[in-house]
Amino acid sequence: MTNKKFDSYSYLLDRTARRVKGYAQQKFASGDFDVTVDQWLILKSLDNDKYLKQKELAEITGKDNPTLTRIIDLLCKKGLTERVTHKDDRRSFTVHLTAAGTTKLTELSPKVNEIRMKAWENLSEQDYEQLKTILNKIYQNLES
Amino acid sequence: MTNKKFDSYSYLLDRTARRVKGYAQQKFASGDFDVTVDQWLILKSLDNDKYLKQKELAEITGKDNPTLTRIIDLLCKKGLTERVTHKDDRRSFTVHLTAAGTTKLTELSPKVNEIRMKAWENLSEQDYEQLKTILNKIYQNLES
DNA sequence: TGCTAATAGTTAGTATGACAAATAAAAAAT
DNA sequence: ATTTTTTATTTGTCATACTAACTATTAGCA
Repeated sequence: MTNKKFDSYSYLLDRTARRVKGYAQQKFASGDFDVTVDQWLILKSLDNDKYLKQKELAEITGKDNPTLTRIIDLLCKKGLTERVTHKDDRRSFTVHLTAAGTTKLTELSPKVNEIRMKAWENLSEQDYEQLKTILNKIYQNLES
Repeated sequence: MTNKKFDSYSYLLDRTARRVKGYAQQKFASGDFDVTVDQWLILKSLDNDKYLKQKELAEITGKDNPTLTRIIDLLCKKGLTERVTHKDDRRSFTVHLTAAGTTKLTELSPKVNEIRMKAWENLSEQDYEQLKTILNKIYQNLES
């Protein structure tokens, strides 16, 4: 297995990930969803797991702390989330959905699922499993 | 094939692409490569195809024009590329490698290949072909 | 206890990415 | 030939990454 062959996977990955995000973002914008794709990811995580610390939220979503800080800033400014000082650790905040955040989530969920499905036309469940497996292996191979 | 099943592919794609890029970027930095991963992509494209117009370079690399302009700005500031006014079209520049750019390319190529291979440990050539096929199908499904 | 190290979060700087608008030049249309 | 449209590039803005530095707080340990 030569080096040459693997020249382009990083390029393919990058451009596909960008297109997937970009496609969703366009739909988000044209549908006046009023959140970005990354903000949506945070909202969904907070729905699964109420009252996460920012640190935990960062791990779950694969964002780093500075990025997360800014996304939370934006979500709070939009009134969709709130920061509450952690009772045991004054360094921490727990973040949770406001009523408006919950409403937004309920409203958008089906629309987002529909948007996400578009990418899988003409692809099988097996393709999905293979993609998942390969991506996870790559991810683990580069574990620091 | 339910919606639920496909919940996470966008997240997986995004985080894997980021890790691949981030891993390479770290190696680039610790090896004092003095270019970013995206800048490297441009250099490599210019090596394959001398004297590309920015527009063409953008298409080949999958960047949009503003992004490309800024990357070229940085590469020119580093002395690795040059802009030359296009002889037939004064709106355009052709971009090409300087001597320093060519040297950089020769120096770094084997190191970059080595870095890129790390992701493929425990993965087969078949995995690579599958990944390529699936990513390309997704890309086409979202074609605007 | 008191010093030191680790941790949570923020801020700042640089690079990238998407999109819109501006500018200048070329091509098309009348 | 002049006007209109298109095209190539640049600039501006906002959001996202990653790094490093900084603050406040907590934890670990002599």
